[in-house]
Amino acid sequence: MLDNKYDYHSSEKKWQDFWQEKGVYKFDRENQTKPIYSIDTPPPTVSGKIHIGHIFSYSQAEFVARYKRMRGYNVFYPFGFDDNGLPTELLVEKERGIKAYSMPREEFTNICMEVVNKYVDEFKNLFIKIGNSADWSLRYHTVSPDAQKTSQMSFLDLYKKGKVYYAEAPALWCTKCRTAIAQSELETKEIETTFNHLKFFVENSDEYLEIATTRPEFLCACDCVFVNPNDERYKHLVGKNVRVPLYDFYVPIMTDDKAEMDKGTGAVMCCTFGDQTDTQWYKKYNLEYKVAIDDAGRMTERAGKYAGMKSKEAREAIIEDLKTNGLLIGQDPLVHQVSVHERCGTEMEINLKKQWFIKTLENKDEWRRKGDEITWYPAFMQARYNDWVENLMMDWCISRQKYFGVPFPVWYCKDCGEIIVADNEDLPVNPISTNPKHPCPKCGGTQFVPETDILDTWATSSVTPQINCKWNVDDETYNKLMPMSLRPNAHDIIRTWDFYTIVKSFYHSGIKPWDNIMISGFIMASAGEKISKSKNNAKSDPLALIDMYSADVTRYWTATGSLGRDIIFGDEQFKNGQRLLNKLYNASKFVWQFVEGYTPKDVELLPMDKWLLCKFNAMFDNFVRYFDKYEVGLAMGELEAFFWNFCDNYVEIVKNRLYKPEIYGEKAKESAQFVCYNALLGMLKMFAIYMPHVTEEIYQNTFKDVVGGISIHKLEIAKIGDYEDKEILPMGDEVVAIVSKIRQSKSEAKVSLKTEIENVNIGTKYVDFVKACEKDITAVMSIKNINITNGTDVEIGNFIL
RNA sequence: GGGAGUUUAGCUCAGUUGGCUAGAGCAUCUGCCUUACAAGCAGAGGGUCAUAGGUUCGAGUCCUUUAACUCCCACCA
Repeated sequence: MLDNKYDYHSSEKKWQDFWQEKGVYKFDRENQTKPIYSIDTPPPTVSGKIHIGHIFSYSQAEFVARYKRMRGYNVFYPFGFDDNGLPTELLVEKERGIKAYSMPREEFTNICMEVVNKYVDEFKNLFIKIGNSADWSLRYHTVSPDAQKTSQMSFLDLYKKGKVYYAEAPALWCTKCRTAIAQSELETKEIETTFNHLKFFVENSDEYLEIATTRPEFLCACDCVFVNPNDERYKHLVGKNVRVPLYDFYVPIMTDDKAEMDKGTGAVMCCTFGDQTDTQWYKKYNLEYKVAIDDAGRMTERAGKYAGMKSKEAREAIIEDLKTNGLLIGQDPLVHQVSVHERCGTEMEINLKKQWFIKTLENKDEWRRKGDEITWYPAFMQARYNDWVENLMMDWCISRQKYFGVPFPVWYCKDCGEIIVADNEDLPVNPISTNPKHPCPKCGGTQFVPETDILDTWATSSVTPQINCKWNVDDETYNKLMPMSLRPNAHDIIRTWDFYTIVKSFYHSGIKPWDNIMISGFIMASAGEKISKSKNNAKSDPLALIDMYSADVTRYWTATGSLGRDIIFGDEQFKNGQRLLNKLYNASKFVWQFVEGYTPKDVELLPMDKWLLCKFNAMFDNFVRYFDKYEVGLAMGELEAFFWNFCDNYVEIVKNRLYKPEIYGEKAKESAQFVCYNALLGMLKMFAIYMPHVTEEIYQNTFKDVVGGISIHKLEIAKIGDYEDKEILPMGDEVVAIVSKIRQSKSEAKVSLKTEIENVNIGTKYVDFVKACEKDITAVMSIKNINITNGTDVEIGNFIL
């Protein structure tokens, strides 16, 4: 028996505990018969609060896990947390008001662990509260020893294969975070600045070259000036020297195709490094590296009187001095896009230090091929991946001058500088606290300098398939699980997580990491405005939503819309879910009173009963077809539409048969019972994917005693019998339409629906079918006399008031 | 500058390989306390499917044009 009212507050907690206790969602390692379906769940970055966007994206993947489980798969659904690296450091620094570089490394990492553990618990609790069905025994942390080991093993594998190198090469640098970053960590920001037109006087001449720049603070690092070789304006100057304003040293005028005639004045100063083009010229022409800005974003000694100033202060001071000295021709305001570090919004700089890089530029064709081998849902998202691969400019810089993360398993020989790497069996290793086991193989030296940098957090996140599948730890598991079935994530991390994982998987094993990839959209606060934790504009806290609407309704909301599309958050959509949840409970309660104690047996079905079952099976086909394309929302739409039709039309029509067998006959009741039993059970199982709590509550209090099993989530969704008659579908729909017309007439007459009607003439093209449903129609609409003929109109006689 | 997506009712969105009169929820309006649900039910109004052309017996759906919005990437002299 079901309680009269459903209390989600107590019910949800109860079943969450129950599922954990019974291990309902556990991956069955011993099972040899069920096919495996494995999901490479995104480990959320532990860098603050989980917002509604996470819930949205994670729930969509979670529906797939439940669906596959209920389709007979042995589902491997782990959950991880990305709790190392720069994002975590920034969180800790903010939360504790400390700076990593102001204290010993060990002290800082200890604080990080504390903070991380607190947040990880919060995260986990939230995912449990939303009814996530991950197998928590498969939980991993990117900062854990196991993950560190896999990450370091990955590094060593690439090192041995020559796919990672240590070199002094231009790398992107964040002066706020004081570390190198990768191209994928940039985002663009629109800023207002000025274009400054400067005079570069030609040596031994009164003539000057006009050069436009947005960054005059780089003057001290100027190496040369480029003009286009075809630029007639400057041909006579090529080969001559010009004097750098304010600094009065001379640089040559050179030609290069990359200097575009129609940009600025057509003459451009090359500084090391003002932008990416400068790095190309630096390599091509073997220019001198001149450092204008230091690691913290302040001007170096080279800048002379501006040394120590922040680069922007220096820019202003320099512009003033240029004005004073008559070297500034003019200024144009300019709005342009600049690259900033996505974590802190600081404008990116470029510098030259020794860094570790993974080769990503040399296998572009392979990256594209691997992308083709994976099926993308929705398909158009693959364009973003291809676009990213196409536009890669730099190898992947993986060294970070930070503290809390996976260390490089690397030392350098103090005497000869030789790179010494750890042995696989000694991993994980922290080179700061241990030494290599052997002397330097090159010079025999025994003094070592540890690599103090840590790995980019993505260098570890990109081996989640290897962590999950026990790469180099348990070959049997690895071979069984790889490639994984599904990678789900939102579209913002295609260029990082997806791309890097494909790179790693290819270098390690030559294979694609997954068969399918499912890309979800974003929740927008309003058009064009992301809900983001860092910007702190989340209007809706997931916990508050769960409290106000229940986890099931919140989950329902995440299933609306179609895959890959951004949606705008609005709580009015939650009302739909509330309505559905309510209806599901009430309908179950109602239907159950007629099937309690009933055991399904073969019956001769009445026409509307057969229609309903055929309708269910047709819906089931659509449901599966959508779900197999990961369209979880569209699948639910099919189910939901069927359910409302079941309640509003079918149940209304057969109600009388169920209530009054003495009038309509025992056989008519049994026919309806058979349908109610099977359709309700069938729907509950399918709804269990979306609303696991209320469906479990219903199941445990109704069908469980008949069907068995410890939980509804252990059952499989299925069709009902072999009711596949497509011909009957429009016939039953016709009956519904006829009933609807009669309802309409009552509504227009403003009388109660139970008002009796003297006489109704029905014209239909399905005379036989409708005649066979005569009793159902007269019963539900309280009709005294009915006349069914071939035709199209429905004539409604007098109401008996 | 390159690429992708979107444009359907007042609002938020469905609409599959082209196929009866283009759907749902919310909102509005009109009724109904009907032995599950008034947090409910039954109805009604509301759409030139962004635009202009084309293919077709037939186009919201396919092709081309234009426009607007969003996103990704590049440029950042």
